Amino acid sequence: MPNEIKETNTVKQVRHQPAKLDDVDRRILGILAQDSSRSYVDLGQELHLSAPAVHDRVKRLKRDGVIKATVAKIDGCKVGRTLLAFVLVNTKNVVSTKRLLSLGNLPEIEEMHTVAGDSGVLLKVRVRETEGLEDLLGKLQDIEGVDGTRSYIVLSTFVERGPDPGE
Amino acid sequence: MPNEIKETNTVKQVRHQPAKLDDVDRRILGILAQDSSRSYVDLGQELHLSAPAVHDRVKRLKRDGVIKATVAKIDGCKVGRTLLAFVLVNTKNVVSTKRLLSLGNLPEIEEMHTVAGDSGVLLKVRVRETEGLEDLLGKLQDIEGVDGTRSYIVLSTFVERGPDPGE
DNA sequence: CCTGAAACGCATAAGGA
DNA sequence: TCCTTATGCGTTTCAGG
Repeated sequence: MPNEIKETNTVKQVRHQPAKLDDVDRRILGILAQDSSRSYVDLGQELHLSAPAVHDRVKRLKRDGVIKATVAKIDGCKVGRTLLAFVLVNTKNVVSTKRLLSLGNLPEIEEMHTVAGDSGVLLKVRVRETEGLEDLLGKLQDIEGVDGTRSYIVLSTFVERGPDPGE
Repeated sequence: MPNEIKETNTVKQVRHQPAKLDDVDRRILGILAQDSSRSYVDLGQELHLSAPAVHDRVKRLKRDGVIKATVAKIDGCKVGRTLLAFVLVNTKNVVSTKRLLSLGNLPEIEEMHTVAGDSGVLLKVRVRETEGLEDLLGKLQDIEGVDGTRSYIVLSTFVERGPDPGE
């Protein structure tokens, strides 16, 4: 049952305890964030460490949830989703926001966040054509309590990556 | 030289030729988009295929650019970036947009898109604290030709994934 | 937390239906 | 495009510092 909204899909913007990370950990994260197929031997050479040492660290980073998963990055255009857009959705109240969130399993929706400010929900959506966006906006506006939407069609993407481990 | 803006980092929103994909390809993409660490033996059992057959398909999907990379998903909070926000940046003209794009290598910036509509650029940023956002907004507004910014602070994230291979 | 050695399983190539 | 077979490498475990 993929793409189903479960409790665990929700990532509350609470202040998690940041994990204790040293410089080597952050370098590992920086490398794996770009390419998780690198071998431990390979990483070990770059970091002047043995393969098992790297493995231990990666294992710990996964166990602590710093690395949430390793995933394949798919080209939206190549799978037929040629149009990327961000949609701000105004909702009247919390109840209508909840109704909106139940649409999170739609395959067009890549990201769904509640945001502060007048608009209640921000969506990142990837659709087949402008028609697909029209359909989606229709679904959104059918929801009771949804005041209106504001769409930003993406022309070009210049950066698209995960969090920087920094420091 | 990580996080450096290169030609290849730019993903123009041109209509790529969608790759020819059958149902099995899409199922593979769907699985690997969630967990790329699954073994070919494992995938083969789920798809009723031999491991090398799966491997051949994955190899082709990578060669054709459908799978752009396999990466580790990092928890922003766990690495100390507790505040997620989207920033719409109004730019006067194309020249100021270009100046803005040169900031793409800042570690706080996860996504940078040019968008249609009155606002020129949309940013997804992940910072340490509100202070970090303030710093970033300062940098943006220092750019000549940047009219103003509008920020949407994320309260909760309900969906965050890649493109759905669909069909 | 690390190293080094050793065992196991998987990725990968080859060849054929 | 798929299968089976076979091999080498990487992952993973373990003992030890």
